[in-house]
Formats: sequence, C-alpha cells, structure tokens
Amino acid sequence: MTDAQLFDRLTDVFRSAGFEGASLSDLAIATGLQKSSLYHRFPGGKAQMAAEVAERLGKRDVEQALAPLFADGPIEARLRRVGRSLTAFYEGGAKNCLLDTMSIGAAGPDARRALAAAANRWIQGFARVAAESGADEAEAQIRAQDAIAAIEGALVLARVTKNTGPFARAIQQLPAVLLGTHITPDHTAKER
Amino acid sequence: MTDAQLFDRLTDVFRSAGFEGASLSDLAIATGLQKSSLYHRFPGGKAQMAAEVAERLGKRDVEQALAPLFADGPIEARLRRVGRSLTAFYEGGAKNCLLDTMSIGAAGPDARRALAAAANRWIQGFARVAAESGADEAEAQIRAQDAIAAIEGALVLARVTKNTGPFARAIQQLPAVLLGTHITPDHTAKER
DNA sequence: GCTATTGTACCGATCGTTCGGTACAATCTT
DNA sequence: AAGATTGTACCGAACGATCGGTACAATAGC
Repeated sequence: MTDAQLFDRLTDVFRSAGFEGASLSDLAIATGLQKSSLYHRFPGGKAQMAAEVAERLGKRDVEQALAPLFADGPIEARLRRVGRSLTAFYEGGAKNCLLDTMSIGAAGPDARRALAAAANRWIQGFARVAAESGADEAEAQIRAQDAIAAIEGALVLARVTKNTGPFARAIQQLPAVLLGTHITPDHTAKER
Repeated sequence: MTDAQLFDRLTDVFRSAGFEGASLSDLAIATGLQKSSLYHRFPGGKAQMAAEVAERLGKRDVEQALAPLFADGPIEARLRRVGRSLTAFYEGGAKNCLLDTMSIGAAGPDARRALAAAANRWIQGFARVAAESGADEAEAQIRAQDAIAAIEGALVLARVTKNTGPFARAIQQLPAVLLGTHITPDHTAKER
C-alpha cells in the first residue's frame, strides 16, 4: 500500500462521511489496514489522519486542480480547463467537498487549520487570475470567494436534492464570474 | 418545555454538529430532558428526531423565512426583507444550515427525504418570485437554485474560513440573481 | 386512583485507542 | 561473510468510554 493510495482511501471516507461519520473501522476497511496499523502511520490517531488528509487537499489537490490556471493560453481557455478538472475532482457534483464535510462537528484544531489553509489557497489561486484580468485586489478576492461559494453551495444542493444541475452551471459560469463578465446568462438556451 | 423550545434546542445541536456528531447525550443536555423523556416523545429515537427537525425546517422555517415574498409591495423590497430574515436565521453567516450538516453521513432515509423536501420548498418559493418577475419556468428554477447555492456555499466558506463576507454578498445579491438583473456588481463600491 | 411523564439503572455494540508481538529487510559488529 | 541488532510495517486482541436504546420503578398532575 503506497502512501498515495492510503491517502486516497482515507480521503474518500472522510469526504463522504465527514469527520465524525468516519469511524476507524470504516477507515481500516477502506484502506485494507488494521486499526493498529493505521496508528502506526498516524500516532496522533484519527485527528492526525484528518489533519494530514486536509493538508494534502491544500498542498496537492488544490495545486493540481488549479494547475491549468498558470499555464499558457487565453484566460478563458485556462478557466475552462480548470472547470473540467474540478468537474473530474467532484465527479460532476456527485462527490462532496472535504472543506464542507470535514469542517462540521468535532474535527480537531489541526484539521480545521489545514482546511482553512486549503480554502485560502484556492481563493488566492482564483483571485490571482481575476486580478490578472484587470480586477483590483479587493475585487479579485471577492470574485474568487463568490466563485468558490457557488461551487460549494452547488455541491450541497446536489447532495440534498440529487440534482447536479447547479454544479454544472457553477462550473460553466466560472470564467465569467472570475473575469467579471457575468451578465445574466441565458441558462435555458445553453441547456438545449 | 414547550414543543417549540424542544425543537429549537434539537435543531441547534443538529445544525452545529450534524447528525452523527449529535449524540443523545448532547441532545439530552441541550433540551434538559433525560434520554427516556426524549424516547417518550420520539419513539423512533435519534433518526426520528432528525426527521422531525428536518420536517419542521421545511414546513415552518422555510415558510417563515420566505413569508415576505408573498406580501405586498415591490418585488425588490420583498426580496430585501427575505434577505434580512435569512440573515437573522443564519446569524449573519455564523450558523450552519441544516440542509448542509444533516445531509452528511448516516442520517436516516426519513430525514433525507425531509431535507430534500425542505430544499425543494425553498427552491419553489424563490422560483415563484423569479417567475413573477418575468422569467419562464425553467429559468426561474435555475435562478432559484443558483441563489440558494450561493447562500449555502457562502455558509460553508464562512464555517471554514471564519469570513462571513461571502454570505453578506450572497444576501445582498439575492434580488438581482432572482430577478435576472445580475450584472457584474461593483462589490468594492458597495463595501465602502 | 389512574395516566402521563420522568429518573435510574442497565443493555449490547461500537467508539477511538493501546499493547504485545510477528515478519522481514536494513544496518551494524566482528 | 556471518551473526547480532535495529527499524519498519503490520496484525490480533484487548482496553475503557461512550454510543443508541430499553426496562421499570418513582413521581407527577388530574
């Protein structure tokens, strides 16, 4: 069991069940390791697992998802590529976001810090491209936050109502929101 | 202990801890009742408590929050009033949404159904006013979903980053989103 | 006195955690 | 090179605590 696989499995459990919903038995089954083996790799127990999973979210997953932002090409094309990588990451809106599920309840302070750091990294990545497109710093922050809120909220709605439409639209509107060209979109036309 | 108070306390625990994070001890302490008393009122146990709390969310809280929608006056004024009632309900973005926290993990099927029903009621309320303003039915549904997603996502962001700014903006932009007059808003100007 | 409600004591199951121990490859000693 | 030692990864079995839930006697209000 490589580290990458191990973290992938742990992440899956945490993101679908939340911190309190993810029992050590669940985590053990998902990873194929015994509980005691998990304690060998994470002496700090479940809290450390959650914290390290959240850290990886901020340091690896966010970076990977936002990678297209800092490549070459026109801004719109880069943002559309980010939209595709986010769609893959969330499986079209069917999967939860760790920022959401792991921030509820009794997650430890380390995990909370790591989650906040991950969110801020995401915000800063989006803000950078918004600023690149001409927005001043404050406006760039706002556009970035609102774009992420639209995605997170769409994921909540998808989980509750089993409708991934809002998520698809949030991704589709991502370039417009960040670039500030967000006029009322004619959704109906786009969907047919 | 009146029924209203009882439900208020239960709701508080569920919405801040989620379904799995809310233990019977927590619920007993929050309500001031013993477990046996809780089981007297909810023979179905925790699952029934969650289901009835979610039901009340859909049948009472949503109705109450959206009440200004169907009063007299210009649409914009009514939507601003809804914004104020939502701000009160979420305490400016500092409190979680039951739709979010209770839909994670092992909440029972009754609770899930009730949550979905509550979300749909909220959507239909918003869609009705969007349709009233001239949008066709499909467009009204979309605007309603996106407006709610913006709010839910802002609540997630607030919980993770301790920044309620996105929530305030989601409420402020609510009329424009529903009425379809959502041109790129100059946030910075509004904030100063 | 009768019924509705509460308090006390408990249940089995599972929670997160710890411990003793095994397998085995890497490192050191001579 | 051979044997002893260390380090790493993992496992099975248990720990005390708490989980959600139940049985029943005490109490309350009518």
